[in-house]
Order: sequence, then C-alpha cells, then structure tokens
Amino acid sequence: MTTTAARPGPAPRRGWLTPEAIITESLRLLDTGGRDGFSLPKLGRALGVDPTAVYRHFASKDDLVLAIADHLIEEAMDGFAALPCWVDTITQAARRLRTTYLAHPAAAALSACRTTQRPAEMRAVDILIGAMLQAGFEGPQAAVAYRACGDFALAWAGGEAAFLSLDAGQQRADRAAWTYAYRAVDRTTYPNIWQIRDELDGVADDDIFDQILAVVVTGLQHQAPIPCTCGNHPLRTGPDH
Amino acid sequence: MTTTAARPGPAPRRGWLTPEAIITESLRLLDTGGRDGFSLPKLGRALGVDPTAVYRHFASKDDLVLAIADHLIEEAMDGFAALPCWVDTITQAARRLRTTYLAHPAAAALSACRTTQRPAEMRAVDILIGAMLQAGFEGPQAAVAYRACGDFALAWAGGEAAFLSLDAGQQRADRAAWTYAYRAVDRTTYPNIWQIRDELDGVADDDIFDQILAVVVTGLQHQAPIPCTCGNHPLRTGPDH
DNA sequence: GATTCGTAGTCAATGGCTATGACAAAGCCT
DNA sequence: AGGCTTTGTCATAGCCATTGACTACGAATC
Repeated sequence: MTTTAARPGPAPRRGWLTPEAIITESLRLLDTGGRDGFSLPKLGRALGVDPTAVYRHFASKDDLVLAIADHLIEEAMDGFAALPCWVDTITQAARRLRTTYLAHPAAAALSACRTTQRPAEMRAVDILIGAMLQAGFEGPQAAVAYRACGDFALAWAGGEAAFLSLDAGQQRADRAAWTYAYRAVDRTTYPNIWQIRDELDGVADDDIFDQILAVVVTGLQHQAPIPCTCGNHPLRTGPDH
Repeated sequence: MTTTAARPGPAPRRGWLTPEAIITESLRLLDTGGRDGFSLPKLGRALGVDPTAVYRHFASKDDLVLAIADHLIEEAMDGFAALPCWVDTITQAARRLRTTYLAHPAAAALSACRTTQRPAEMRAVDILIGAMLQAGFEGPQAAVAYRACGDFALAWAGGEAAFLSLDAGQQRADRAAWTYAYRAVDRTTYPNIWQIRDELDGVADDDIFDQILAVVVTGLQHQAPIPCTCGNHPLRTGPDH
C-alpha cells in the first residue's frame, strides 16, 4: 500500500501528502466522525500513511487546528464584499459565517475562538469595520461596535456549532429537555415555563438565529448615527415589529 | 463524614468522598490548571484517593462535567429574582452569568453548551421567560424571544470563557493581533482597518460586553409590545443614544 | 552520472488519558 | 453474627499526542 495504489496511478509515496490534502481530509473526518473521529493517528490512516506522518507538515495538532480555522473563514467569506447598505453587510456576514460553521460543526467548535490573523480573516474584519464606519461610528466607538458585532457572530455560530458537535446521545438528551422536562413542569413552581410549555419544543434553530440577528441589527441601527444608508431598513417601534 | 468528622483526625477512608467535594475540587483544578489540569486521575490524586475512585460517584467524565455545569448556573443565579422591569431582569441575568463564567473560564468552556435540566437552570429559565411575557411577547413569540435571549447570554459568556481558557501562549498571540498585525496593515488593502488601527487594541472586554448587551436589550425593547414596564428605559433613536 | 544531503514517511516507544472489571474492606440491616 | 451493598484499590485495556531513531527517496552538487 505504501508504493502502489492509494488514489491515482502509481502514487509516489513521497511528496504526496500536502498540507491542503491534510486539511481537506481533517475536515472530512471532523464532518463525518465529529471531534472523536479526529485524531492524528486516524487522520494518517485515512490518508493511507503512517499514523505519525502528519507531523512532518504540522508542528502539532493545535497548529493543524489553526490551519483548519483559517480554511473555514476562507470558505465562509469567499467572494464576500460590502453591500450598499451597512445593515445588509453585517447581516450577510453573520449569515455566511453561520452557514459555514453549521456545515462543519466539529471543526467550527475547535476553531471558533481562535484568531488566525491571515488574509481571509483580515478581509472580513475590514469589511465589517467598513460597515461600522458607514453607520457613522467613529474612532473608539467604531472599534467597540465592530468588536461587539464580530464577536457576537463568532460566539453565536460557535455556540451552535459546539452543540451540534456533541455526540448524538448528548444532543438528543439536551433537545429532549424541551419536549419532556420543561413540558412537564409544576405550574406553581415554574409558572412562566408552564405558561408557554407547549411552544418551547417547536422552536427551530433557524428561527432563533433570525430573531437574535434581527434584535442585534435593530439595536445597532438604534445606536448608530446613520441607522441605514439605503432607506430600506426603517426603524419602527411597536409590536408589529 | 457520615460518621465522624469531615476533615480532621484520622480521615476515614470510606464515605469521605462526596459529589460536592468532587465538584469543588474539580472547579479548583480547572481554575488553577485550565482544561489540561483537569483529568480524573489528577482529580483523584488531588483528593488524596485512588485515580479511579471518582468513578464511584460519577458514571463518566461527561456526567461530572454536567454536574459542574449545574454548579456554575447555581452559583451564577444564586439569589437571583425577577426585577420590576423586564429590561433590568434580562440585563442582570446576563451580567450574572458572565461574571461567573469569567471567574471559572475552563469550567465554563466545558459546560456552556450543555443543558442540565436541573433546578438552578429551570429557575433561571422561568425568570427569563417571565421577563419575555412581561415584555408582552405571547405564545410562540415568547418562546423564540426567550431562546434568542438565553442562548445569546450563554453563547457570549461561553465564547469569552473559551478564549480565556486557552493556554497563556495562545491567548497572548491572539491578543497581540490587535497590537501588531492589525496595526500595521497596508492602507490600500485594508482601508477600514487602517482608519481605526490605533483604536483597535485599546478595546476592553468589559466595554465590548456592555456594548453588545446594550444593543441586544435595545433591539429587544424595539421588538417587544411593551418596551419597558418601569419608564426608566426610554427608547430614543439617534447618535446621542 | 555518482555522491551527498535534506526530508517525507516509517517504526517503536513514552507517558497520559478514559474507562472497565475483579477484588477487598467498611458500613448497614437483620 | 451473617449477609449485602457500597466505596475505594488495583491491574489492565485501548486510545491519544508527541518524540527520536531510522530509512529510502529525490534534488542539488560535482
């Protein structure tokens, strides 16, 4: 197996393992097997090489994780550009990040709180700061607003990904909470839960995200000197949202 | 402890190890040694018992982690009660959770995305849902609003905790990004970063949290049928916030 | 074209981790 | 006192990250 067929043709046993191939296979392992399916020995075996061969390309597992983190940001922000109105820009950015993170939950959970400082990340940061400046924030205010906004998107998408990367049993147990434990509460002990007990387990993750994103965007518009640059995002108060 | 004294004297080798003692020591280990300082063997040794003795009280490490998660929620929500105005209630709840999580980052990072379904958690959930009902949300709307609100607080505090539970080197490298990499960007490639490059590394975590919390609360008030029940949280639009 | 040298992949091994099952002694119940 | 359960101990299995010595391939030099 070392010399002959691995994938294509004769497959030279040397120089075949590249960082890109390792990252791709890592992502595949993380996607199919979750955190537990991802170990350097397993990675080596999946690539058809010695369990320790990956160490020739990455100094440590953490080093590899960082590379995966950057790969995710690149995937999320590929082709991303500022939109005419800053409100649309930050909405889009948050949605993109979440989409990629949900597609690779285990990988995202490993890398959500890491800063890669590489081009893909810096471009995303630049676009978001641009949106804040467009919103009329200036100087330190712009910096804080950007951090609040960016860290929010990362924390939210990271949190959802962390949950989705739990193993099936833990996830089922946690989801079942809304169906069983919270549905059967005592009326006098937990009157508020009791009041909406029938609604709690029907809540979809996408709806929750749409809600919090709307809340954050509205709140930002509210604090921004320029709530909207295009006129299509009116700020109205009231139950009719 | 069942028969004689808890600590002093000859220390009976049986019945001395209690779930509470294990959780307390786990937290101590996590606080001082981070994630890596916390393993069942180390825990046993720190408690002065056999490395595997903890398994007599918790079925698995995950089981113990869940107990720690509940302990944290209990610590965070101890004595917590609804305030007259729902705006204050959710603000307080978020601040309390963050304070506890920041005090025990490693433990928090392990447990932020878990649902314990135990009394401390359920009481917190009940209070938050109560706030949403007070805000005028009804039925499914209240459920979604609560989830958005609660999950936001957990995700944010969990994200901060996850970062703080990285080892010192990784944390320093990530923080240094704002001081070095982002400060020295090329003006034409990243014009927006360049514009506020001097402000980026002075941003304090507390300020970011205050900002996002204000944004979320404002946004929620904006969508709520009853933006405020006490009259002290006016909703005004404009740069003077 | 032969020699040299760097390095990608291999192999064996270390020390740590979660977890299990067999065992022993300490308490409880009758 | 006899029996049962519980709690701590011990030995062990199997996996993980990481390291160092070794090997053979390929490129650069002569």
